[in-house]
Amino acid sequence: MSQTVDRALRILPLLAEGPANLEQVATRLDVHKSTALRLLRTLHEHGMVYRQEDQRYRLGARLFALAQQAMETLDVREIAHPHLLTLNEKIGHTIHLAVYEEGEVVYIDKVESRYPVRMYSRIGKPVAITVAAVAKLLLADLPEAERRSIAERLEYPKYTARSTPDAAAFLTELLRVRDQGWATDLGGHEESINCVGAPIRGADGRIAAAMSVSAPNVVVTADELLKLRPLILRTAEAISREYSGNTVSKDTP
Amino acid sequence: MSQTVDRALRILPLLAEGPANLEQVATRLDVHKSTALRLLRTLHEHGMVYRQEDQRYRLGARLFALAQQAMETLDVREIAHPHLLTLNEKIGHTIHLAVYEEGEVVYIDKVESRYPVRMYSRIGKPVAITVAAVAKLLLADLPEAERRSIAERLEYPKYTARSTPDAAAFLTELLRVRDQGWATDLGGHEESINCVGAPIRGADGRIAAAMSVSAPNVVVTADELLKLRPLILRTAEAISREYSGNTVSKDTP
DNA sequence: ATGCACGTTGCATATGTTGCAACGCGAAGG
DNA sequence: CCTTCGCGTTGCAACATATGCAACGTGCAT
Repeated sequence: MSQTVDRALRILPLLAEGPANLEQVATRLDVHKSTALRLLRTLHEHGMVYRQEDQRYRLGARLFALAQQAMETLDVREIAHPHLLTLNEKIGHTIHLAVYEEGEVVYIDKVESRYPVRMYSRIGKPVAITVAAVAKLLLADLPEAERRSIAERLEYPKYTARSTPDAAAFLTELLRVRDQGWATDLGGHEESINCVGAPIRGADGRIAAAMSVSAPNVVVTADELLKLRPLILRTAEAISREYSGNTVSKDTP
Repeated sequence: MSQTVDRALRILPLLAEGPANLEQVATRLDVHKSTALRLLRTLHEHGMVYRQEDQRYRLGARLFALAQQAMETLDVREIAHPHLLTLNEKIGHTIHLAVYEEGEVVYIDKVESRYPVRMYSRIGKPVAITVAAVAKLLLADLPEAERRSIAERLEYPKYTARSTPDAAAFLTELLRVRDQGWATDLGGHEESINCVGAPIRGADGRIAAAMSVSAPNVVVTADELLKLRPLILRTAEAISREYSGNTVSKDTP
């Protein structure tokens, strides 16, 4: 809608790939150098981009701070967090909380496993959308048309032999997940890691977020992990209940 | 420099405080509603803002993804990470990595403690700049004028009785840190938590990042933690050596 | 010294942005 | 049921502003 802002914003993902100099930015934006310079300067003033010693630009620290602050004001996250901690104290494994937003699924909270095993995931990181248990839950709840259109424009990377292979398989899986009310990822993202996920619903019954428990084979087998399902579902329901109370606004008593 | 982009960017911190509707945004920007609408639409198209069901706007998921991606391409972080993991395997405590950037200090990496104690900090979160060991190290290396000007415009919240009280005390502390080449935070941020930090230097000898080890009193006393200083300094030096090799560009062999 | 590669600046042009006023729409209230 | 209010949305004309150009700096290499 606004050409100038549009151009400025197109710079950000471009710099996210790695530092770039003025000319590279201008070329990729398809504008004159002087135009790119002025846009970068404005972004710089707001701390969105940073100019390193070699004069190249990269994304700035303000961006991190913004993302951080935004995450902390999310209602679901605040409500869910204590529940996730309690669950983690009981079972010890890694717990994730994720939301869906216009084509993307991102982790908004994570409680680390008490076992000395590291799992690569990070708050703010886009989820492996075709395989993650939380992603299946969140997408399964969308209207049919949207589900289909998303499924079709996704890519289906073969992380492992058990990754979702294509759109058809994905849509079938989503229907199954929708019916059973919970989801799994059994080695679909990383060979040795299994997850069990459960939905968190808002006052309108729609899925507002999803949580999952992940553990590597070396700690528990998939079967053992699945035994925790009732506990996980109960936690998700507890969060749903609390969240349904005050969905719309924080300050309604 | 560019009015339109400037206005659009001013919307972001405004929304970071919490959701707002069109009129509120327009008022706070001091522009006409229609102008605010067009800016918000453009931000929306880029996923920077999200419109929730009640029509109010809040920050969007793309912001998280961007911040995340940017962080992962930081050279220091990539180089330091394995060293931090090794150190963590030896001593078990929480380890942070932080950088300074135009007035802000942010954590760019964190390795969780192996002890079952949670510490509130998060990657991307702005550091408690007046007390944190990493912040002292990073600021201590700035030219005198800049150090002074920053110190003077900072606020000095009294997190605890041992927090840095004012600009004068802070500047003195910075000089001390600069001389000794390492820093501590002994209960200055949270009563029961102590930290020891060490600088990571680039090829030019300037401090490019800082790392710290944090542990609560219940796990180790401050004295015991300080005994780890040589080990921490050695780790920081190892990272510095490796980082000095390829500061400027990733692809110089 | 000379050339090259890039960043930077001033300026005239026209393009894109702005504020206005009017419209739409749902909620609240008589 | 109609009116009023609050808020988001749209089309348009006026003008501010972003744009590309060409020329100028500056550092680096030859």
